Amino acid sequence: MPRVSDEHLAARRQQILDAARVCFSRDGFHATSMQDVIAEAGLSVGAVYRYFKSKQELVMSIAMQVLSSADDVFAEIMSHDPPLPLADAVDRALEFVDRQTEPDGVFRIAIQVWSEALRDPELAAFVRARYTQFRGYYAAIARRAQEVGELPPDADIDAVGAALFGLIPAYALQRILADGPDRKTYAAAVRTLLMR
Amino acid sequence: MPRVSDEHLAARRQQILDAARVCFSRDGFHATSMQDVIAEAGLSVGAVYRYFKSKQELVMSIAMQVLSSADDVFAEIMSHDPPLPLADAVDRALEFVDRQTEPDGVFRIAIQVWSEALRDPELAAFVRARYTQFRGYYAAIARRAQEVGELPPDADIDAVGAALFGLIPAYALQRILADGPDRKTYAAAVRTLLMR
DNA sequence: GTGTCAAGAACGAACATTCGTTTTACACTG
DNA sequence: CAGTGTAAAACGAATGTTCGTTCTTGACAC
Repeated sequence: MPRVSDEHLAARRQQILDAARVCFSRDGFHATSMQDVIAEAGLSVGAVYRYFKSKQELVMSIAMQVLSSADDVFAEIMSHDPPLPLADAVDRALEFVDRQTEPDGVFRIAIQVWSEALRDPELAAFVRARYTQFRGYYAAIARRAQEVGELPPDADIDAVGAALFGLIPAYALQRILADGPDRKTYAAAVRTLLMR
Repeated sequence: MPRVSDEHLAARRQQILDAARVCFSRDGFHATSMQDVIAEAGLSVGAVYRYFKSKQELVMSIAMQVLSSADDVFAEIMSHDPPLPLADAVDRALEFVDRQTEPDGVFRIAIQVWSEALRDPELAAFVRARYTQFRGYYAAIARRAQEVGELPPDADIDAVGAALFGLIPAYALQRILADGPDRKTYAAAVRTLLMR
């Protein structure tokens, strides 16, 4: 189909991305061949290579989609005024994690992205930027918690933000790899630790 | 060289494992070819395949070494009587993490193991067992903290253990992928959160 | 000689990617 | 509104490389 609408092109591109996501989530970046993606998309080799010039570009695109998928959640958490108590702010993120640790969720791909970022500087830069941003959200929450007296005046806000943020991927990791406690139990534990 | 001592055989095996570790840490499991390992070990194809019947077996062996490397640290933490305060127990583990997030440390490989475990049931079972055990250590620490009144009597000990344990890989992840705070800062933040 | 160990050539499968060809949608012509 | 040209889009066989693994061969200790 030549001379085709922009919508058509965008749809095709998304069709390939969707297929890649299915394959990557199921088999991982490395065990997925381009043939697998091509078959899943129901297209031809040439078609896929028209939209993505290499497998690496496909991986990068999926990684960016995956790492960006948490933006809305963090934005929602940040939007509260007065700010959410710390434990609640963590709990909101845990809800997201709970949804996304399912077989089709983003975390199975996110773990692979971490692994890939060890070798791919472009990906590493992206991961670094994103996670720094997320941590910043939690630092902002911590700052507001400090303002309402939930944290002591001399607390290192950025560090507290880092620790709070860390609880999120930590929960995901345990859910996926180590039969961790369910969300409510984990959230209750966080509450216990924060109780003062 | 036929008829060789057991020490020789064990040394050869370790020689291969050391080479594999260097390669895996530098290039990752998938970007490392058997040829790379063979060259790094300074051996021949036949020699390596005498000691490991497949690449997967090599990966599995390295993964087991890496996931077991934290045992001593946890044992040390557990050995204190009276038990360490919670924040100190976390800080001990952070020291280990600090050492092991260096380029030659175990965490660069551990992240890959997580990724690989998503696809390899044998590896997944091993990871699950190990991390469940580590979590158990922290639950034990939490229990003793409860006994001395550092935690409320109705706290869910296993869950608190999970949350505390989670802080460890969370710190590692941030150090490696996201310019996280240094150990002292992070530990201070944990202390702030636990302060009561 | 016999058994053990190492060497490295050789093998087949699978891989990402290229490229020449075919198909298709649309613009333009009369 | 037919007919036609054309360039974009899709196709898929073919390419060359690299991979993990096997196999044959030889060396040396006993």
